[in-house]
Amino acid sequence: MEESTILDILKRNSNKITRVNKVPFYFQLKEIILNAISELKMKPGGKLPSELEIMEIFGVSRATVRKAIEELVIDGRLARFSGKGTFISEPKIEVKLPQLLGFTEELKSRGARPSTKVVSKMVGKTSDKVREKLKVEDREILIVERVRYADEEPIVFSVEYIPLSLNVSIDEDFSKSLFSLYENKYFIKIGYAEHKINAGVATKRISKLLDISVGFPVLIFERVLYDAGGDKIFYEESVCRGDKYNYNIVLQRGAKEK
Amino acid sequence: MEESTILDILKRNSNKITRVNKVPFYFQLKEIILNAISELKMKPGGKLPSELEIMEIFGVSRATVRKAIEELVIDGRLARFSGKGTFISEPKIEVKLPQLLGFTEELKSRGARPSTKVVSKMVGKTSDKVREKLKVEDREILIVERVRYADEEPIVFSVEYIPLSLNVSIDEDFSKSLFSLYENKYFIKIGYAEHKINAGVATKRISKLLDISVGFPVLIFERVLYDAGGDKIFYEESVCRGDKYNYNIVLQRGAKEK
DNA sequence: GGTGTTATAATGTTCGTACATTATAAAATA
DNA sequence: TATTTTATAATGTACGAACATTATAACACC
Repeated sequence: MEESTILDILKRNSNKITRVNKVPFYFQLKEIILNAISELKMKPGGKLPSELEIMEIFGVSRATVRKAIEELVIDGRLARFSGKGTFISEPKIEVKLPQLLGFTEELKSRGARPSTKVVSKMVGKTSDKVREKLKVEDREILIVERVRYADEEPIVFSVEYIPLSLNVSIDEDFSKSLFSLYENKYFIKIGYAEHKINAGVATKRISKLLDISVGFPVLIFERVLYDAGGDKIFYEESVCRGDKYNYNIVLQRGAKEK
Repeated sequence: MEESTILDILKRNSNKITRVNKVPFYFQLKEIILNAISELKMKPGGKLPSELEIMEIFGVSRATVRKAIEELVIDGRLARFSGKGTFISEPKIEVKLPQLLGFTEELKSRGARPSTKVVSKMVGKTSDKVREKLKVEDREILIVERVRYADEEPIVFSVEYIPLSLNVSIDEDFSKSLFSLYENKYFIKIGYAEHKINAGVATKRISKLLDISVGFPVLIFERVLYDAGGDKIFYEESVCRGDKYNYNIVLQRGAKEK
């Protein structure tokens, strides 16, 4: 028995566009076309019926058909060619933008059980490096030192430098997620981070905090955090056991700016 | 003297839409609106004249005006609200997708002068690790070892594992860019890479190759390269001097999949 | 001054028409 | 049979009209 064509499937759905749910006609048509493409597993290059054919099948105007198709073109699903027709698009292998996650989120996503111990917290003098990273002139800054554990094992030692102007209280429970604190209590919308990765070896202090030998290889992270508006909101330095933590990223060739 | 409004500027350009260059009316109108917004440095929330006003100024149809505005909406420049009007959009701080660059490209972008010395090249036995990374069953593979220099200084030692099925000749000049070789000679379109970053310390061999002490911290990169169709095309391990090379990435909070 | 109703402003949806442009098929000609 | 011309297919552009929906302004009333 001959396989269905998209024409068959569209005809089968020709009565599905209704005014009942107040969903615009073009939107319903768009969904019908998408479902037909999926049902037939149409491949890139596959050809759609013409605008005229589709308007005849569904009894809608050509403008309505064109709006439905146009949205699928914008979504990257279809491609139109003047004088030729409308085709299924070549799929783009889209790389996901690297996500900015807090330590807690990151470990959970790896299936580990995260926990945090506060080593110290204080209002201290702002070092030149931190001043340069955050581009501030503040003489003092809130400094939080923490060890992060994955399934009870110390793997990261981090230091956060938080500008006093953000009014984050030193009495906060920093064993909890700093990201959550910012977003849920202080309503600071974290936007993005500039993340620098380097290699180092464990110093005496680090070896004690992370339960490794002096000279053991570590990953060193330096992150400047920004809010959604582009203002710097804190700076973070982390030292990660090189054997327990690696960093994964997907890079795209010739990726365009968004 | 009172500052121009966008209405003033649009009126000033009301005769600019012509058939002369065969550029569609909607496209010309789009450009005029964009230029007016730029000239006035209109801020997010700034209001545009209504569709009716714009069609009266330019003597075009409402459909033409709507198409011009719609494209600016799609571009993220404008936002429309039923019953209210059309406004300048809140700007989105877009993070650039991390680029997949070859070593040569990467160093050039950092302002250094890259060069490469081939340490060895051979058809060798495929290790279990490489077999797992590339998901191949090949018993043999092309192995190229190279040292990469920035301004005459060795900073990276890399090993590329190239499947024989790609027919890359062992006689190629691997002191040149492997990316260029793939793309320009073998017409293999590099799509993306999965990149793993870890920390290590220099072994005896590495210390000789990179002119550092044994035990010196290094960044270890493991990259699986894919073509545009999603097939694995080679695997690459690199060791980078931790003092001469760091890795920078921008992470976006709550980034959507593309 | 506050509340409710009506009118207006502005975008959203849908239709129909006509012509322009591009690509391809069919027919005519050499 | 190959080339040129003509016809057809299909999308692109532009217009005008009408009604729907949403938001806000204006007006009437208490």
